[in-house]
Amino acid sequence: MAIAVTKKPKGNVSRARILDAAAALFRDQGYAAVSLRAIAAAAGMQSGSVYYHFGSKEEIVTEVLNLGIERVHDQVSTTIATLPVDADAATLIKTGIRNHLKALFAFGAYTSANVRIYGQVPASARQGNLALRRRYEGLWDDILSRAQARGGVQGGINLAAFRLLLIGSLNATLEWFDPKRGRVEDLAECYADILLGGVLTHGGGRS
Amino acid sequence: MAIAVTKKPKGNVSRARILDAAAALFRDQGYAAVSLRAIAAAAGMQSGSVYYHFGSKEEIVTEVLNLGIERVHDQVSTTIATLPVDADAATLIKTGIRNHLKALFAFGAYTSANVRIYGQVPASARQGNLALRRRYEGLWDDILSRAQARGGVQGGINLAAFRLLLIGSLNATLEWFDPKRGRVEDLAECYADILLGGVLTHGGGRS
DNA sequence: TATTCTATCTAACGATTGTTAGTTTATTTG
DNA sequence: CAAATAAACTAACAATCGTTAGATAGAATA
Repeated sequence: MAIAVTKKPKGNVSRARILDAAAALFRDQGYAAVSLRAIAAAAGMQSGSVYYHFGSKEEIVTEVLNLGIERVHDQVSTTIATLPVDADAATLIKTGIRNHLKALFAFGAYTSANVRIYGQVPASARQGNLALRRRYEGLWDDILSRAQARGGVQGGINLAAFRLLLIGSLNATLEWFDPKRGRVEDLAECYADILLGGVLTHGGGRS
Repeated sequence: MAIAVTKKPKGNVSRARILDAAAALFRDQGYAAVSLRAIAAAAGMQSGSVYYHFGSKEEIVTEVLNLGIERVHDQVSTTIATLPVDADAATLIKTGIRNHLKALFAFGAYTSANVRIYGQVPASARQGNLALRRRYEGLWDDILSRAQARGGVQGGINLAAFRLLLIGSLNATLEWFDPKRGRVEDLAECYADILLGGVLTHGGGRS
């Protein structure tokens, strides 16, 4: 008997080309505006051939959505894991911010597609992506409560709201930041400064 | 001669119904996924009748996009104008945040549609919306530089980046906040606290 | 009352949609 | 070399798309 299945030796290159093409098109035009003929053409084949690799258009978009989240999750989760156990609150949150942004722009087509079309996709595709979304939210909740346990977080802060504010503002950078015109690390530094320290001068603010 | 044109006495009620229906459908399904027949049905008429009020689907979406921004602009601009000339930085920014959020959820269909489908609409519709977008960004730049002039803003803050972070995080609330399950004012208060004061305890943070 | 205008309807157009079936070519396996 | 499998092709389907033209009904105007 064969020891292992060798993991589908080849042919997955076409499958990957289809996903890459679909992600970029979905990001630019939305889900419904992109035809299977357009995806096939961008992947260098005819529309019928796509159905050898995927059962339906919905199956393609589900895979694109999942890859978009998985890659961000892996990047953040991996880099957080390398921090010393006694890392302080600022280091924890800053590392999360930096690596979320890095993943966002490194896998731009998938992550942008996810952020942009999630609300417009057939309900079953949304359903198929939900577990991964919740898992990523859970990762951030862990990071934030660990930061709080280290004692560096203000008392009155609503951690759930902060997580939503944080991820919302980071994902919104996809709409304007161009990684060819500026370093993602600088963007991360700038965003972390604002989110961690606020914009007002301390000890004065309130009227 | 007639003194004034009396501004189209009636019939605009159907036009408004079409826009309301289109805004809600665009928000839920995206631009391309919504057919003119669906818009017409939701407005209580046949698809051909829509063309009495609008020249094309693109003309409808342009109007929806513009209304979405105009209403937020008016709400923020009006309320900022009522503040005393010597209002401090915190009051200025907090008022902007509260009224941006209020408008976002008061005109939910138009504003959500704007945020969600802007990137997927025909280029000419995007073009038709661009001037209003720039105008709203300019309004916020005025608010922020006025706050800075009042002396309440930290030295190292990049105001352009803060404006993008701020509006990005506020618009992202459309994806999760339900105004039936919580007060928009409370959301505004919570977001303003985080954005103005940050999350870390002051005088300690950095390792 | 006769005429014009407003707002709608019906019916159809060519184009495009997601998908399927059957065929062909290239590669791997026996 | 023969058989089997993988990966593509071509061609067509019913449905739906945005849009148009022409007919129709009611209201306003003369």
